[in-house]
Amino acid sequence: MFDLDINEVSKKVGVPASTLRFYEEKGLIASVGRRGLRRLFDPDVLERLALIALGRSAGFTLEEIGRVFTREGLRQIDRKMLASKADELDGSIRKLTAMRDGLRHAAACPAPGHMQCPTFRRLLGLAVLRTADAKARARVRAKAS
Amino acid sequence: MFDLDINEVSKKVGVPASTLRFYEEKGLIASVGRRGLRRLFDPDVLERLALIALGRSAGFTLEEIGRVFTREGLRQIDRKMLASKADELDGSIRKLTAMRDGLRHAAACPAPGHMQCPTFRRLLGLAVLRTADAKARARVRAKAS
DNA sequence: GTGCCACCTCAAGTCCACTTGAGGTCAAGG
DNA sequence: CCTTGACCTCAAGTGGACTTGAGGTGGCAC
Repeated sequence: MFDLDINEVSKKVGVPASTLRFYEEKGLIASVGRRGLRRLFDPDVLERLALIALGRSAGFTLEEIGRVFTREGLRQIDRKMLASKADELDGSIRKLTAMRDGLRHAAACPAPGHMQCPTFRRLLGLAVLRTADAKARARVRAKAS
Repeated sequence: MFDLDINEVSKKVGVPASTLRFYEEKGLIASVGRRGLRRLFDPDVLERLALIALGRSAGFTLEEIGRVFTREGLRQIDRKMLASKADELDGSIRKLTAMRDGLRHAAACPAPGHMQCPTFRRLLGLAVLRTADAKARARVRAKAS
């Protein structure tokens, strides 16, 4: 009787119940039974949800997560895919780092127009560069709660 | 007569004309006139589009970009906002770095179940951590062309 | 036993950043 | 002059990840 109902899971992981139902529907998690109507989950689901959060935060779609992540961790089927995802992340990290530095600089720089600032223009160059290659497009969505 | 028509801009920055029209509609860029029906842009728009690309790649919504980025660079009105965006980016960078390391490890690690691997569990810990704080939620979308 | 309320299902709606499609227009080339 | 083709407008559609709403049900407290 150590199973958790949907509300307990929801509270523990900070994910709305509607999302848990949605994930179940998508086959990303599975409930082990019901108490009345109420879904019951094995505590393992917490770890699995952490894995899902991790995958999401790294830019995997739910569909990819379903394909690549198993309850034992990462499926080994496609090492090349894992490696190339890692390479993509390297690109994202570089851009984010540049952007972060640019923002910090902009917050401190007293110059009236950043377009005249060499630091800022270097930053811009980076963006143009990767717009040009257009290979691995990456978007980051970051929002404050 | 050094203005560029929409097609020239589109080719130079690798952004579809439809997107340029969309950006104009949103007030992110402005055309300086027409040749017939055809929009004409000041070459400055290239720099501006680079700035937009940069902002997007750092997780700003178009709406935020409109508010924060001017044609002279970054609006100075809200340094706190810039700094806090930078902090958010720090968080994203940390997670992405963890994920990248995790993926690289997974691609190489011969263990059958990653849940038993300390390296992988450490990675997971990171994800759980930020699920727990739930303050600065960040999503990264990365797709190969 | 009976009422409440949190859960259930299923369909539809929302948000963001675009893209697509239908129907129209105009500068340039033949 | 007339065709052509690239651009135009405006409305609607797309995809991903959920959320919301209407209407239903069952365990638990009283």
